[in-house]
Amino acid sequence: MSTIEDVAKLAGLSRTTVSRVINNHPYVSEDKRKLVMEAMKQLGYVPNSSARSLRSQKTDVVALFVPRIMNPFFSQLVEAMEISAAEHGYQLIICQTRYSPEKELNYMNLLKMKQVDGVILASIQNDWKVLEPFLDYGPIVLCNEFDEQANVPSVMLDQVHGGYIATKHLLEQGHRRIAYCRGSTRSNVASHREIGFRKALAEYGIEFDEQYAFRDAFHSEDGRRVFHQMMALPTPPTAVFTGSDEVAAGIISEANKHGFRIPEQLAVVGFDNQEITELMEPSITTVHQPVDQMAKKALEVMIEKIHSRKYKQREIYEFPLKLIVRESTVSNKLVQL
Amino acid sequence: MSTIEDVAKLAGLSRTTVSRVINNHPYVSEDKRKLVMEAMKQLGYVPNSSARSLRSQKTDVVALFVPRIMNPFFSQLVEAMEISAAEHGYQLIICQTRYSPEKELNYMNLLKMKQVDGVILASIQNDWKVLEPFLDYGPIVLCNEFDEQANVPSVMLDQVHGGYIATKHLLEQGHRRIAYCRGSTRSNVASHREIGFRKALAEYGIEFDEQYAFRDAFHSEDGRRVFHQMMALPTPPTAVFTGSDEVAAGIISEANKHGFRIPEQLAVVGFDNQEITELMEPSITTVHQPVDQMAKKALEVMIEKIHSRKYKQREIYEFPLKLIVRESTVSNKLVQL
DNA sequence: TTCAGATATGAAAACGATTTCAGTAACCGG
DNA sequence: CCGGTTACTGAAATCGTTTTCATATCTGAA
Repeated sequence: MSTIEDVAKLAGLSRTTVSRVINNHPYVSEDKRKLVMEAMKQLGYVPNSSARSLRSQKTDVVALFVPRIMNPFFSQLVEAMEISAAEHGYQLIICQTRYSPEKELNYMNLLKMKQVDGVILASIQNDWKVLEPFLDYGPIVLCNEFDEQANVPSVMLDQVHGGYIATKHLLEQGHRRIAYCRGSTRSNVASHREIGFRKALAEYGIEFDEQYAFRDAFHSEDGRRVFHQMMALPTPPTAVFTGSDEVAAGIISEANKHGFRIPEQLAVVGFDNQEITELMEPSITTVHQPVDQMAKKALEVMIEKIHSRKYKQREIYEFPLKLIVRESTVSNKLVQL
Repeated sequence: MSTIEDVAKLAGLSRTTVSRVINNHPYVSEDKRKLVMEAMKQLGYVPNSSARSLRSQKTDVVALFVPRIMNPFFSQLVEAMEISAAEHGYQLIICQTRYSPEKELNYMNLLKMKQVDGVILASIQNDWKVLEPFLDYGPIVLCNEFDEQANVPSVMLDQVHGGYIATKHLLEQGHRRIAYCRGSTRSNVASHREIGFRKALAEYGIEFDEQYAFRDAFHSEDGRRVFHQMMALPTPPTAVFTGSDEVAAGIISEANKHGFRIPEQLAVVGFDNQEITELMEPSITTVHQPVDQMAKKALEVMIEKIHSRKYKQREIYEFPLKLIVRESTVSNKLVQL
């Protein structure tokens, strides 16, 4: 394992000059540069990254916090983020909080230890007051999250609008008894969607009915359960808004199994536009989220913060959501038209 | 940002003693230990990780190579690996090769730069001869991969058996014209499955028929295409083996759309036992892979290698696959029994 | 009583780079 | 031809730890 010293010796130059070549500093003559390059190649030299980090106080690594990776929404986020990171010469460390405030807090130490240059939170488990002190050690950027109190950049999607357009679509189809499904994390993504949901209802003069609200629906299994809960009601809903395609798929799968016709007997909208929406029978109306764009932007904002060293400033970057109409809300023939 | 020096001063001791406390070394008296702990807490001290890495020549970080994260199989692998890593006090850096040998080779430098203690390859894009030299800089462990030439540990699943049991199941259902779908990466996962597929066929005295082989099926869209290709054949197959649940889902979705009955007109087996297998109508017969176990084992083997510093030794750890029969190969009534 | 080992602590070297500072040579305008 | 940039190079300080080496005290067995 050769060091910069070895390279310097072989090239007959000083460490300083070698370092200059490595870092593309000006004021190195072309012939010396050649010498150094040659020596580096001959030794198969690569700079030791710990030494660089220690001296230059940067690691070119950022940490991405997600609750869990298996959730397709976060898979996509991680995938896009890693690609952007690689393009900018950064590495990505993955931190799964698994919805645990303790785990989150623990991972936060990566910033204090200077193991990463910054932290991107795609999930928040602690009160902002708990996280804020870490800003003394490096930048924090929120991605797909938002906190009233947080004085940091936030790259997010217009979830209020998302809830609104999905619900409005159901209303326009003539539905008046619309159930509402969400997972209830402490994230305000779901809350924002609920605001949009209520707004659409209000426009049609409909009251939010708590008996139609299910706030513990995360996975497809929950969808199956909710389906039965809904159908057991005195007056079942004729449509259901869900916070994820998986839940929507669970509802539809269970409905299929019991001979219910979708959308005739129950219209369903999902959220995320995951692959499954096109595979299910019927295909699922959903809300497309520009996850890739958001991830890319979040990383770019992070890099900007790392360089500018001004962390405690609120900035909002918002991307629009788009309704994608498929068969689960509109009967086949109409979709064809 | 306080350093170990600050802690030492505040505690009225030397850096050495503070370091001993941090690293749980023996020979520190209880009262001094208390002093140090107190000083650390008071200063909110956390050791600088670059400095530690530089001196101790270890980073407690491992890199995980996957082609892409969105693929649910790899999502699950990453998720499980991150959990195991965290349990052992390691961080995980994600490297998406996107099936590119250049990207893979580039990420390999993480080992040379000593930015990671080891590399777990869940995907191989280069010839082993190209990767082998990196063993001089740290351990490489194969996970879900295998290479004849590779003199390193390999944690894998019995793919030959997987291909065999899935195919045998179809044969037992009476099928004789069985199509074969796979994605053709240079990985030998698919090749091993094909060996199992052929073995089962051979046991029934059936020849592998190239007209029924589709080696370019990765995603659900490919499944849709393959469905039409199969059905356009002079004598279409009555069953199809696929290398992934997504492809199986694509085939089934397209079949549904065109009024084909599954499994009566075409039986379908998938691979991976992903969530979608239970959501599709009909549900999909598939092969369950113990991904979590494999990931955990791979990480443990990696840690063992890091400590033992003996990298160039071949070891095989194999986990069994299990057939899960659902509706896509057996008509509804039979499954109920 | 003695001396070998165990216990406890600190000074200084080492890890491998980047950065600061200083110095020399070449160039250029007045 | 002189003074001041600009171009180029290297010695030494520095980043924040861990590790090595040295030293001192204490313990218990011979």
